[in-house]
Amino acid sequence: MSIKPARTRIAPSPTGHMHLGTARVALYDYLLAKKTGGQFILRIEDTDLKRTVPGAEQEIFDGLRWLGLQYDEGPDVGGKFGPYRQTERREIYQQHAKILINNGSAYPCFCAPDRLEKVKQEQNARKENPHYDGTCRVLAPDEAARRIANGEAYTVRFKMPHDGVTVAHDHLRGDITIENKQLNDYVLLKSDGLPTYHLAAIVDDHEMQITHVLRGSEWLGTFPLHVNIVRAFGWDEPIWIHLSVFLKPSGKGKMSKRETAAAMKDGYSIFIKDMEELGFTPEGVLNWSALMGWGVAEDDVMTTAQMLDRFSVDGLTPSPAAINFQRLDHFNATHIRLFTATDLAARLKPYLIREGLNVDEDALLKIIPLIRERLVTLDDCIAFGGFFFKDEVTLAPEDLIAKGLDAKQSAEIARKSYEILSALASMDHASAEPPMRAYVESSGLNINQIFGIIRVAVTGQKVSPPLFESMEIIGKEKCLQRIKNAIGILEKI
RNA sequence: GCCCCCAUCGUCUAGUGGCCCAGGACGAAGCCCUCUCAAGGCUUAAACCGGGAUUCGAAUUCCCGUGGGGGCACCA
Repeated sequence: MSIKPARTRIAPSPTGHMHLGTARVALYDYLLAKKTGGQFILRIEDTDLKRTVPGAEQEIFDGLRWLGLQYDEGPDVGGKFGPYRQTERREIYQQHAKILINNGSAYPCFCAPDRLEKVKQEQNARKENPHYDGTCRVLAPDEAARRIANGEAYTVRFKMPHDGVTVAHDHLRGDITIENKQLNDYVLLKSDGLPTYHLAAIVDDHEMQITHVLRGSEWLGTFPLHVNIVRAFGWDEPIWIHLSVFLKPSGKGKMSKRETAAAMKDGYSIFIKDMEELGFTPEGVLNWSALMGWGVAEDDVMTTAQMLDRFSVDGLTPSPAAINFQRLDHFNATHIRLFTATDLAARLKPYLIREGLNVDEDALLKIIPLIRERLVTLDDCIAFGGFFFKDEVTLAPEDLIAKGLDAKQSAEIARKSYEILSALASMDHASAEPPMRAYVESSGLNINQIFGIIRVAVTGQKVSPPLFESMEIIGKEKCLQRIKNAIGILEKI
């Protein structure tokens, strides 16, 4: 079976932060293109000047690169189908609007916005569905031409058939049939000369030879319109694939500002730019979002290469998916365990530096095996390994007192441990652990009581990587110094 | 209000008429391992929205409800 190379595109608007939904569609686009030996394209849909926000475009570039979804063509990489920013393609859309006017599929409309608003209100009052009333649809072509020549402001509207139905075919959902009278004479070209999405996307997808259009299900409503526009041009349709939207964790409705803020409070985000800062990996984020809307039978932990191997648009699902951040944790943690030690060390380093720690590369490499399976996010390395890079640890005195014992008894344990450990030639764990275990045996105390005191003394925390392996890396001198310090604290209680 | 889409464990999903008293994963519970915390191993609970129809046989096809989602801009 031969597969034709697919050309896919992600076409975000630079109107806000790049979010998870965009990342997921981009992933599927990327997988489909790469799997078939085709191209993945980035196109910026910036035709709404009022909503464009500075920096949003750069955030998209950065987000896609961070995810590893490098596009073959785009505003900042070029390509032979450019420009890839819609505001730079204004003339192309105007020419195409003209084609539609000339072949009777569209018409200039001179209606002023305030009149349109009034019409809409009247229709609402009569409980009719809001729609353009068709005033300019019946204008004689020569009169329209005259008014344009006179410099009157106008838009171009699509001449939607009044009768019959439109059948549009979605690859996942099959035929979608809608009565044409439900559709409006939508504006294709705005009075500022820029196109609306409806014209711009259709023209660009054709001009850029896009074979598969993957987009959100919010486009399903105007899908038949888009199909009609393609047909009015006499073009072949791409394969249409409408993915469903993400729902908020409760499953009730899509992510709102409130939900987004709530997620942030829990250390999660739906904005790609936040992911790195929160300690998530591209691998984890990709794997997680891939599986919301794509079913794989088993073994769902996948690298991008493995996803590439298994991906098929036929495996995509049309039903809405609730965001589940616990799964993000799972995939992120799992991928962290898959990284090589040197790779992981390199990824951890920035977080340690961000914390103001002096990172010793050799030590970092040595602690990787100790902390790796404890990390859910990359920045967890601070909690599990920050003490390796500090000269002194600060600790809560009460943590030094073992359960069931008092300060005096705890101090005694610390002194005895100091004695045992200071007698050692080296602090390697193979040498340190047996005598300490022997001490536990002879003391009649609980192992947790004794090791717990030393753990807090040496690491400054009640939870840490394995004690003796940690002490080996910290080194004898520093360990003894910290225990001595702990004894001092205990004696003062 | 009108239109469109969707519907399997709490969540993401497998399942394309018999292999399903429905499989996997996250999460939950229990046990094992264990110096804390993890990781790992084993085990358990947990679903085909309801009703009709087609069929020898339906989670799987069709219809009707119900529920959920999306849309109805000179926004995308």
